[in-house]
Amino acid sequence: MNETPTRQDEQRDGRRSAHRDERCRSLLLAAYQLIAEKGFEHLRTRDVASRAGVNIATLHYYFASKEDLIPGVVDHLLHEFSTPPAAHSESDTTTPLDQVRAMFLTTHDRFQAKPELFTVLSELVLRSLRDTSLRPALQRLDEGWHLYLQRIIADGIHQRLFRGDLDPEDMATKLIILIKGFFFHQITSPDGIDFHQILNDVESLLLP
Amino acid sequence: MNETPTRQDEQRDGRRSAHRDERCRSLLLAAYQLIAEKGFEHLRTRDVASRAGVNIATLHYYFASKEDLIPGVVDHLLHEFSTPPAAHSESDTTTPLDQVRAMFLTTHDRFQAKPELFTVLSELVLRSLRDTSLRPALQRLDEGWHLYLQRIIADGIHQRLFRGDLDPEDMATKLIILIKGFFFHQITSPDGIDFHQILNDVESLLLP
Amino acid sequence: MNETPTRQDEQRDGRRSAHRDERCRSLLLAAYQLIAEKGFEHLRTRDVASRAGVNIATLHYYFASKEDLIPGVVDHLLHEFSTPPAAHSESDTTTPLDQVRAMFLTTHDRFQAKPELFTVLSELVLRSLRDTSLRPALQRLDEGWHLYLQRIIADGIHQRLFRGDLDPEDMATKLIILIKGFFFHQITSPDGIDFHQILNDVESLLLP
Amino acid sequence: MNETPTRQDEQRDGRRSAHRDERCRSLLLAAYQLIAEKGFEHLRTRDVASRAGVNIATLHYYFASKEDLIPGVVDHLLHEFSTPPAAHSESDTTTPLDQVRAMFLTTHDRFQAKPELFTVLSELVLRSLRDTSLRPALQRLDEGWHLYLQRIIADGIHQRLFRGDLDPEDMATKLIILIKGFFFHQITSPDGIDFHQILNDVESLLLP
DNA sequence: TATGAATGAGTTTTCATTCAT
DNA sequence: GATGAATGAAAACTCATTCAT
Repeated sequence: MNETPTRQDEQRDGRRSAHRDERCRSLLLAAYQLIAEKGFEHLRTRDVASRAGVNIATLHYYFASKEDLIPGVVDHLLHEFSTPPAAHSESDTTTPLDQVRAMFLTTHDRFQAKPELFTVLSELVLRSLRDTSLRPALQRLDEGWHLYLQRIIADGIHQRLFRGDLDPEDMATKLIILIKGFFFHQITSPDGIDFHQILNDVESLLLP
Repeated sequence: MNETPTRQDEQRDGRRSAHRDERCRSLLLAAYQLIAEKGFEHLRTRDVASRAGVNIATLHYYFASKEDLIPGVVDHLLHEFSTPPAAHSESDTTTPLDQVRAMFLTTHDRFQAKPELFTVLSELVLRSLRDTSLRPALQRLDEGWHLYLQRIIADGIHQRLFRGDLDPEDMATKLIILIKGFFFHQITSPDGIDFHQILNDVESLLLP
Repeated sequence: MNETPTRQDEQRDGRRSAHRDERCRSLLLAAYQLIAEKGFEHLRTRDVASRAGVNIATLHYYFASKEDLIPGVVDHLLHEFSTPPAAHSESDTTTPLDQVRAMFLTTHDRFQAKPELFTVLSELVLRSLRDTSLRPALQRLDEGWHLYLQRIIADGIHQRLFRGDLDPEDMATKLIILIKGFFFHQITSPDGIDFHQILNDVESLLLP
Repeated sequence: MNETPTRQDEQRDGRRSAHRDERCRSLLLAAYQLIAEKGFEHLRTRDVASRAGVNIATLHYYFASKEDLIPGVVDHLLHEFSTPPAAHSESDTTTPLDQVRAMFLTTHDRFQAKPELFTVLSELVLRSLRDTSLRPALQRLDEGWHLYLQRIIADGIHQRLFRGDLDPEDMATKLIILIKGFFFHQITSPDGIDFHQILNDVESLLLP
């Protein structure tokens, strides 16, 4: 009869979609954790459902297929990466060099606190070799990171703190490569090197 | 009756084990290729067998289980890495800097020629997070590489071509990290940077 | 307090049951259409509900189970068959032969206009082989049809238009068999024969 | 070593493919029977496998999917129809009228002896409305039947036993329609009419 | 040695049905 | 009345592994 939604309807709809969101989130979180623990190879919908505390059919109520979980997992990962642990303040008061340092240290902290972030990311990167649908999101992640560093480096050059002959774009890429290499190398050879030694080299590359 | 093997027995045994070796190799090669193409996630014993041109039961005649294929695949990978394409001669006549350069370029060539080498290696590295039995082999690979670079760097320092304050061990690790980072970064952002630019930075780190 | 229904109650009840009837009808229509389109084999309650524009739970509010939809579908079908398209007037002014002809042509028209009528009927006939509860309704349909033809034929005999040695009952059955055969044959061999040729034979059987 | 198959190989291959054929046949027979008993609607691979006395995985060893069983079932049906019960001799000594009669009676006998033949055929006919891949086989069945009758009728005309103004093609179609109609009508109204009465009308249509 | 056949134990997915709101 | 959410039971299909030959 009355098709205009009342406030009650809205409230209920809100509660409903909130509930839906929460369920989806808990399922995606479960999937995310299981990928971290066992890899894509051993990811099972059953396990995802039971870790989220729901029936396997409930999983399929929210996600049409196992494959449909993946974009959500990527989103979860991106969201996790976009909300860093409030540490090593990168506030405006610091110098660009401090900001680069802070970025390195923050990343390192995050790796210590949530290593699964890197495990899942690596799984996704490898998967992106075959599943091209993953690439845009992973590239966006790289680009955001790259842009952030690029700006800091440009600032540093502008403030005459960094070498004048640096190309901010290239340098940002090099820093990213260093960090990626460090963490990937950690997996097989965790006793190789200290992160702070890497930082020293970075400084020697940035400073005149 | 006579338990000491005759020459005929030996010959036959030799032929037999040669045949066995060949079968194993072709199965492992098939597994290796399929891991490169589809990842561990989609590796199927049936596919391995059929690519090797044998029945699935034959696979199990040589390898008790799917899991038993993995060490062989690792061996294959290590063997592939130990036989580089004869290019960018790293002969004794060259300087340590040339040798470092040659190593970088050789690695790059190999990546161009056989990208699956890196794909499978990455798969194994990720897998080693859960399957500790993989670690020794992967660490041996790292160590061999590390040792090789370490010696070159020590030579360079000794010859006063490289900076005197370098720690050969640390520097070797840094170079490895750079290379690993470069190739891992390539997967998601292939348009980022040229490999030769990395080499420049390496030189600026090595040279006084 | 007062258990005798007031006029208001009646009105409301009327409105209620009207609404209920409409909901049921739309659900049954949806089921009917889906059976026509996909057969019983692929009939899904979810599809029925969504085609009727209601939630799957609403379907179960009106029909306890999927199976409970079937009698309603049968009713719908019978109702459709009982309200022919006003064409090929079979009014009293015409002769019995014209009436037979009109029946044939009307059926043919209906088949052209609503082929799903025959599809669903065939599905139900086949189903009645296992589900005996369907038989009475389908037999009633046959009987009504049979009775109708029987009367026309008896009239024709009485009016000395048809052969005197005809048994109206048998002849009616034969006509029904002809029509059923024609339409069933159409499914696999639609290019076989023209409906009007059948009519000629019918006439040669009926007329002296 | 020796790739030319020996007699032993051939023998073994023969035995093997014989075994495979038998398994396939028993699975298809089971599917055929279950379709007759429960219809496509309730056909379950589990039931097929267990009736054939094998594991469900064995079914999938021989047939990739449930759907892949259907062509085999159709073949089985066609084969059954092509091997009639040796009765009502339609030998060359008889007249075309006798041959038509024999065909009717043979069909009737077969319906009595193996009603599932008609049930499965009907299921397939209905299914062919949506699954066009079934049509060719069903049309071939019709065509074979049609051709057979057409020849008899042409013979009858030629021998001046049948009416001269008959079109053998049309008449054959009419006979098929009559038979199909009779059996389809039987399902809902088995007490309607005797098959022999149909034969009488057929004769009155054929004879001058 | 090699293989076709077979299978147990899973794996994802489906679906009719129920229930709290 | 109506619905979103949830689920048990079962569906089709998969896969590593075994076994007789």
